[in-house]
Amino acid sequence: MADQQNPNAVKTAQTTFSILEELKERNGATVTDLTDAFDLSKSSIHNYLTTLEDDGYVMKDGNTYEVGLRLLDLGGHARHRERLYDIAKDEVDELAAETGELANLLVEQHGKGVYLHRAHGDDAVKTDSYIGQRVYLHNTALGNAILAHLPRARVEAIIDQHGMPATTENTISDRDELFSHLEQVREEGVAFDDEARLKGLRCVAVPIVNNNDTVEGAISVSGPTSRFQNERFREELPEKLKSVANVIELNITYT
Amino acid sequence: MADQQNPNAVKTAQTTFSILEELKERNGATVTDLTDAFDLSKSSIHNYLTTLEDDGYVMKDGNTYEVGLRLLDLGGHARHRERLYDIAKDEVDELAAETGELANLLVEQHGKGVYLHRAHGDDAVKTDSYIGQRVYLHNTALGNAILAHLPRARVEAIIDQHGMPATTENTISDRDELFSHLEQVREEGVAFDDEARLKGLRCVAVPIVNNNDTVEGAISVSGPTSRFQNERFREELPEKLKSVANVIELNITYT
DNA sequence: CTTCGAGTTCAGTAATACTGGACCGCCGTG
DNA sequence: CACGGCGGTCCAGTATTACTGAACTCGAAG
Repeated sequence: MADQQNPNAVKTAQTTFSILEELKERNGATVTDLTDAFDLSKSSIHNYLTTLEDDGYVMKDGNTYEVGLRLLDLGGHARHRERLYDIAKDEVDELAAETGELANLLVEQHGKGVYLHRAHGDDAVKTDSYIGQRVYLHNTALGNAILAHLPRARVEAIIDQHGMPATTENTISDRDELFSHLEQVREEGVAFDDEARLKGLRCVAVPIVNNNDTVEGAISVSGPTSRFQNERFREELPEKLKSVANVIELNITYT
Repeated sequence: MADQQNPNAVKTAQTTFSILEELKERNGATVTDLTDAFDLSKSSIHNYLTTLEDDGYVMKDGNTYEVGLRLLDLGGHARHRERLYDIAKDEVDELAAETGELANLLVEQHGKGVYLHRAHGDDAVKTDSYIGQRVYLHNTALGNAILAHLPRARVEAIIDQHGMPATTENTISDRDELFSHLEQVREEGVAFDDEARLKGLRCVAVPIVNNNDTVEGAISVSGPTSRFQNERFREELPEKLKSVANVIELNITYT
């Protein structure tokens, strides 16, 4: 996926976070667990862990290390700027639980989408994307739901800035085609994504619009094409999403 | 404060987090802001920031960098293990707002205290402690409130493991003295801290006890000795804390 | 058009992160 | 009770890489 490595990247910082992410994924791990996962010596992993532990970024429990509470503070700070998170989090969680799929909350920043929250239902697909990840807006249902409710000039500016690279053969990569698609999304109030970003993955998204008629973000449900078919894909899930969005929109207004 | 540096510490990991903490503190900063704050060259800071930005751990907004949303995910994970956080957070925030002081939430882990949450009121003192920080239990009101409600054998074990080093001349450093002090705390239901950990800082704490009579943590209010005097110190704040603790305890039981 | 300030890029050098081996403590087994 | 194995921790040398400083770019202001 064209992951050009910045030659000046501080690799130690990257591995530091790789370790933390791995700890998160495994829900805690021992030194040797991590030596297997990373191509590093036992002692090196150990140095990382003790360093992080001394500063509270990881917690040691017997021989297993876990993500530390100090990250709560940094994360909470980032979150503090995003009021929508507080309002929509529980609803997105519930959406994931009820559908069993992967539910997402995306906001727009500087012309790109940022995942604010993500909840895994029982059958949810695993993806390699992460909270805080920035994605293009033109090639996802979430992004389209947002773009459809931005002024045309703004959308033009975003495309000028970021372009519209194709990631699969279903990606819309023509500007006019995108605009007519967005019009359709605006009319229907729902955006569909048929493997436009990822092969085998379909997605349904609806915008979150406040009472000033400006879009605050979008929520979606995504899952394997096999389970996203016919009425479920075209009617059931869109209806569900619209009702959840409605609840969130009410909470935005009255809090 | 006896900050022995581990000679094998991964310094790059430490500076990485120093930068993030600084970004948090300043609520965003530019490259040059940070060059002044740290003894590093502009290019080096820049390398850190771009590396972190590429991975979503910081966000760039024009020329200022901010703590990124990806940390939300890691922090949220750490928090997930601590149910008390969700339950008590809002109450502690309110406590800080109402008193204007610094309000804290501490839990016990492996014989040490860990700050789960901290809220600054308008007049709150600045301290150098952080969320996730581990502290001794014997020399703070918060710690004493917890210890007072643990079985004596457990307290003995904790002291055996961690000792009871003195940090100011008011620290209790005798075992018998501690136990008689804890008895008093248990009877009164409140722990006071008169500059036992930090010069000039007084603190009032009460335990959070669930319906199994086991202690889940403690909350406190702390501030300068000048403002913590007489009735306010001895009656007003203790009463306030007890009522807040009561609310939290009810929420623990009925959620 | 010029100047200034700030961010970014790059190649060389100094610092430091990684390795492998030794040590230690623990648990289960002979 | 001794032994063996496993995992975590410590340490010194080496190779990687993070840091520097100068040059470049860009935008805003004069």
